[in-house]
Amino acid sequence: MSEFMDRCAVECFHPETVGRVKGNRLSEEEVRKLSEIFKALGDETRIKLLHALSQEELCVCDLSKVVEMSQSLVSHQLRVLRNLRLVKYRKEGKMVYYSLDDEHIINLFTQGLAHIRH
Amino acid sequence: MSEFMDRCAVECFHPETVGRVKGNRLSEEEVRKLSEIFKALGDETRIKLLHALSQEELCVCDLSKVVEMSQSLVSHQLRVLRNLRLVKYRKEGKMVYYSLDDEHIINLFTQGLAHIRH
DNA sequence: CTAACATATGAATACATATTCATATGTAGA
DNA sequence: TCTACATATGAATATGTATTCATATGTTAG
Repeated sequence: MSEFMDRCAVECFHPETVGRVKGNRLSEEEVRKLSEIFKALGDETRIKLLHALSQEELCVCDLSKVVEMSQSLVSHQLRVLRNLRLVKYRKEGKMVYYSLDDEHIINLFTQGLAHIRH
Repeated sequence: MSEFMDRCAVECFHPETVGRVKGNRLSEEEVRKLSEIFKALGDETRIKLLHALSQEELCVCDLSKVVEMSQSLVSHQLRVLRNLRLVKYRKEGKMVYYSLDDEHIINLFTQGLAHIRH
């Protein structure tokens, strides 16, 4: 309603359609969280990290070798994934092993791949 | 190999593990396209647009009312979605009706929602 | 304790991108 | 033709963020 209702007033506007679709809209919270998750997946480095972890648990050092990026960058990006609870970790001596925290991620990958392969 | 192999040399490095995981890695093309798709979904405005279109075909004017954002912004974001073949359009007189181009998107939403709802 | 190693993090930088504003394009009707 | 309307788009701006570098934290071994 309100400020976006005062344009395009006569011909195009379909009040019932707009009302119907608005009635089914996601909550602001859902929109925020969804975009947060997808934003985390929308980066090549994080895609590579998550895909590697989808195969097996890995320490930071091995992860940085798999994705061929610096340890610093890998640590930074792992923090992003940690904050979103996409990965979890386990300490063993001075090493830290990361793994997926939520196997839903694998399904998102599968769907994404299905899309890009037409 | 090469530049990321010269650190962390003795204790942590697990050559078989790294080799095994690297063997299964996605191609650069797949990584690029996957991140592109997820990047497109990683924005609140585009999430709202796609969710609205997942319900029914809508013209730009009605879309801008549903998501309560300016027509200009909606057009800009629709172009992003168009370029990625996430939406398609149909002209009817001076109006343009948009709809989802690939129903896989709905599955991505479903998986994403499953994630954020624990 | 000290030294070496694995990881984390703060600061700086460079680049991307969401949004707004103004304006252009295209269409229908008078 | 001219006017009104629906949509698209270029430019400008402001904000976000990926990456690098230097350094800090924490752990194990000696």
